[in-house]
Amino acid sequence: MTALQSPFARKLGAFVTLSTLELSVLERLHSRRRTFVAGRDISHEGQTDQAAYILASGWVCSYKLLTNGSRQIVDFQIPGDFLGLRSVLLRTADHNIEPVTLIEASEVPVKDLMETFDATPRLGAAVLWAASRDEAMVVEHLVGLGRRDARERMAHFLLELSARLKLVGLATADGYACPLSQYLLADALGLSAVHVNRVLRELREMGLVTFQNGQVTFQDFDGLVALADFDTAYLDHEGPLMP
Amino acid sequence: MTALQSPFARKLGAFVTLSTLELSVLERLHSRRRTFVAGRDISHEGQTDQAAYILASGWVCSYKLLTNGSRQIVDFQIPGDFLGLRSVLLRTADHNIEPVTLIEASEVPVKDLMETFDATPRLGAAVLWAASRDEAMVVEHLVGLGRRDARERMAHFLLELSARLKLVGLATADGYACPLSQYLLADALGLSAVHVNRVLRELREMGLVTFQNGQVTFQDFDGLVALADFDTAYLDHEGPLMP
DNA sequence: TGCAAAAACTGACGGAGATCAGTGTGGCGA
DNA sequence: TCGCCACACTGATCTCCGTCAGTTTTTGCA
Repeated sequence: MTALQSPFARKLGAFVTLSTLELSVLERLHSRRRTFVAGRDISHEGQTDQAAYILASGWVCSYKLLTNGSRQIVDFQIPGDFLGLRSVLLRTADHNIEPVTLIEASEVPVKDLMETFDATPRLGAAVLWAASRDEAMVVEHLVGLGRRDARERMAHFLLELSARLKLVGLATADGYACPLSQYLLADALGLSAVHVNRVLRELREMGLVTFQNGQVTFQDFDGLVALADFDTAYLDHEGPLMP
Repeated sequence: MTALQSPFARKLGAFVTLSTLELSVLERLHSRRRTFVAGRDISHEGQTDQAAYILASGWVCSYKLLTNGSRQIVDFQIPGDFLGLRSVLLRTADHNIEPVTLIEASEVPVKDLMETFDATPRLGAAVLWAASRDEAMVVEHLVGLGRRDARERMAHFLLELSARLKLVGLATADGYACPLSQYLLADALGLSAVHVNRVLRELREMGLVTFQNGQVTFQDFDGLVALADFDTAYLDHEGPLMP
């Protein structure tokens, strides 16, 4: 049963029990598999007629550019996450989407999405719920940018990723593989790359985490949680409201 | 026809033409009118069994508190806006909601919301679309916190409010009434109240805007737009995707 | 109408983080 | 296997904004 293996089904399955029918509908959504190379944007701000995608493997970032040349990464998507759902609903993309690594994603045409909502309302509710959870993460990110200092921000970010990756089996209690450069971290955390480097060194010297060679390793998980004021409440809500 | 007068109908009506049936359903959603005094929270992080509300008059803010005592306001709601929709979908509130002024709001029980989705799918789509638009505003706020300096942030904020208030007839080209204290502005913009005061003075001395006695008045709208790098694209999307 | 309390406002000072201007290093395409 | 380019890393300096410690003005209410 490959649907059970897909990170998307795995994520939803952690919150709702899916029937065999629902699993097979999920499977069907995965039929238009496509790959994209790292660095070349999948979609641009202002573009219309966007498709949505479900990410099967690899990492992606969503960002906005300012006219002064700086950019702000809004969030990263990891396997099992939806891509560009808001752009579909608004008919126009309000941000850019760039694969950070080589990725595999399943295109989900609007029509299929609507039909899924119709045919299996429970799956529709699950998708809506997953979207709300993603929005809660954006809100938490916003709070961090507004009211946490650089160290707390970094600590919080690494912990959030850990929680998200665990859900799809891509992280252990010890750590995880992370393909993000310090430039990407800087654009996500609202810092300069120089300062990201210093903060990472600090956390390492404090014996909390190391981030080296694309590998995040927790040295003192609880210490990091305390530093970041990390509370998983915004991540582990109950499952979707079922029709 | 009072439904046409309601800010919510007015907002949706700016993007979709509503049938008489739809207007009357909208009217029905407004039946459980309640008032709340300023300062006493309507809902708290972690609370379950939340109701959603449609704001009829007054201003509200949604915020999160950190354990270090600081707070970050995620967004303000003005008449016509939905309140606590995400909290309903997640079953648990992920933020606090506080009326900034005395407000009137219509409680929308989950059941009614679901029935509306069923009976008038076009209205359901409109609500979903409005929610996506709100999320786009949160994203733009996040970008500002990450990559704009204090002046740009303030300018952008005042302009966004102007655009939103115009839509429900609460602002003119010249300005609008704004009940927000400098402390509230500070918590929204990720600044200290002291610095908010300085920035406001600067903008006034630059001849761009004044914010005095609860009144925002534009002196040089285009200059402010240029300073803020303000692009309304994220606010004026096409109307909802209709079933 | 009078006085607390909240909000607006100000100057002096300090610090977190940006910017500048580099050096080191590992991966990969020619 | 050489050289290039992206990325990691570092010290020195500057600046935006926070904090502190007030004063003044406005508001609400007794």
